[in-house]
Amino acid sequence: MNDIHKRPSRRQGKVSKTESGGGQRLPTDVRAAGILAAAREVIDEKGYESVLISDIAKRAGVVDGTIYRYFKNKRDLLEQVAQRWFGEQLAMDSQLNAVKGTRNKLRHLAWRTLAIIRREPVLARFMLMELRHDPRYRSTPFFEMNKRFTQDVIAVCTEAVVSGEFLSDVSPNMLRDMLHGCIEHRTWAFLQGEGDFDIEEVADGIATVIYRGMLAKRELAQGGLYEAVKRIESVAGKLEDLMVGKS
Amino acid sequence: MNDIHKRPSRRQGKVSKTESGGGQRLPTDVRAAGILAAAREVIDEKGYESVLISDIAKRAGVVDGTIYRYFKNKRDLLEQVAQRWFGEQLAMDSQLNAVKGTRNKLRHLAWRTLAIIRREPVLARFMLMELRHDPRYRSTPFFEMNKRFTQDVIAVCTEAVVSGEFLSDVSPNMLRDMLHGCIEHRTWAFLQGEGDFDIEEVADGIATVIYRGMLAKRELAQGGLYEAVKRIESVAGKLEDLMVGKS
DNA sequence: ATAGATAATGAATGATATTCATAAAAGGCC
DNA sequence: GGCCTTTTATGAATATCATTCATTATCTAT
Repeated sequence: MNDIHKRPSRRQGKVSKTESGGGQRLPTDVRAAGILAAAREVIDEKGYESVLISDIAKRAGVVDGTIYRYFKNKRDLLEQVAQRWFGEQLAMDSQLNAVKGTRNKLRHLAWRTLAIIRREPVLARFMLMELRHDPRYRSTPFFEMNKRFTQDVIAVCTEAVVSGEFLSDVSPNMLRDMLHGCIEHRTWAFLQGEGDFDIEEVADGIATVIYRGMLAKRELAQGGLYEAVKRIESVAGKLEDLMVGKS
Repeated sequence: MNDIHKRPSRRQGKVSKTESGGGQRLPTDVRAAGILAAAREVIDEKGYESVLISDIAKRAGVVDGTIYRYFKNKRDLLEQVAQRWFGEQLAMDSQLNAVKGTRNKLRHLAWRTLAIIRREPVLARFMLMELRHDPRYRSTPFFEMNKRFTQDVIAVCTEAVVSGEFLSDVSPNMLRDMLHGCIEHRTWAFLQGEGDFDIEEVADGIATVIYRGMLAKRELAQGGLYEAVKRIESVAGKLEDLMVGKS
């Protein structure tokens, strides 16, 4: 048991009892899946920030180096974990089509995002606080996934603009950002592990402001409708008085 | 030149030419300021993500270890840099009092945040993407600073609610989150170094939606005013017909 | 000037991610 | 079933940083 099987080195490390290459061999996809599952478990238990490759390797029953045979690097692995995890959440999403009315749709879109955050806070923290910061974020498949998810807001708003229900002076993109930006801001404290939030209240609040803020009808009130009605009501009152007096 | 001045060790490292303790001694506050300035320069040049303690030390003309005499750790140093930097930005802020009208105030509040982001993108990136992620973020002086900054939105909205201009069914806190959340969402791509954004357009869009969405007058339109007017108009038409027929 | 206090030094240490030469297992061929 | 090729797993070695601390140089008060 000398060190001929070790790569050349200047330091003299001690030779381990275990030989190289002696691990159990599994089909590639099974091993990869095992590592992904192990990673997810560890993340879920310890939070993404303190996950070590060695933790994941231990949990998966392999050695650190093996992980690099299946994943480019740590980030790549974590990204794939998040992607699958998020995918599952999207899959269990209720159908937007079933919801009727622009305001209800907006509320639903806010609600479903909040529900995911509440259901999987660790995943949400991971996505919001870590994955996004990758300089390459916008070219990851993960970005596309998320984009498709948030696009629904744009679709609903665009439809409302086309039908004339919404004014067209604020872009649907902006409304999407208001909705999702507000949610993120609002849930930040929760994701840091401090205090809870009320899903219904937040969803309703966001939907309410955006809906009312974009409603075309409302233009009439601003254009003098309010004053007009007051005048008409007063005239009507007098008219009624006249009629009462007549009878 | 033997190694008696080194701490006990098992490895035999080579002894350097420079002796320990031979650096220039400066007043404590001057040195601290120098390190802060150096750190800020390096951050501004390379972005916060790739800043090394050794970079900062080199720039400040000290050795790595010296930094730990003035700052608890790397994060502490970077936090102090951001705090001063952000403080400067707040100081050059225009006065909110000078702006009249709820909607204009909201627009101004959005505008000033966007202006800081545009002016100091590296600082903004640093604040949004890094400092916030500290598990202790909410107990840092930095958090307080930011809170006071965003509080203005709450003040403006609360005032509008009290005066009866705004409805009271959505909390001012939520409106603050919509405003700042939207800004962050909107500027994310910009902060990643991709594409620009139009300050005026974004500020105006946010202010418009929130303002119109909260306007008390508009409630009447939703509460049937619109339909009421339609009815009155139709009645008025018939009345007119009657009168025409009579004459 | 001298002693004591304090600042600055930089090698050592520690924590992790990542690489890679080598051993073991699997698969194909006769 | 033995032999050769290909693939997988290993884990020590390495690289990269942040952080510590024993030691030394400088400063300050007396």
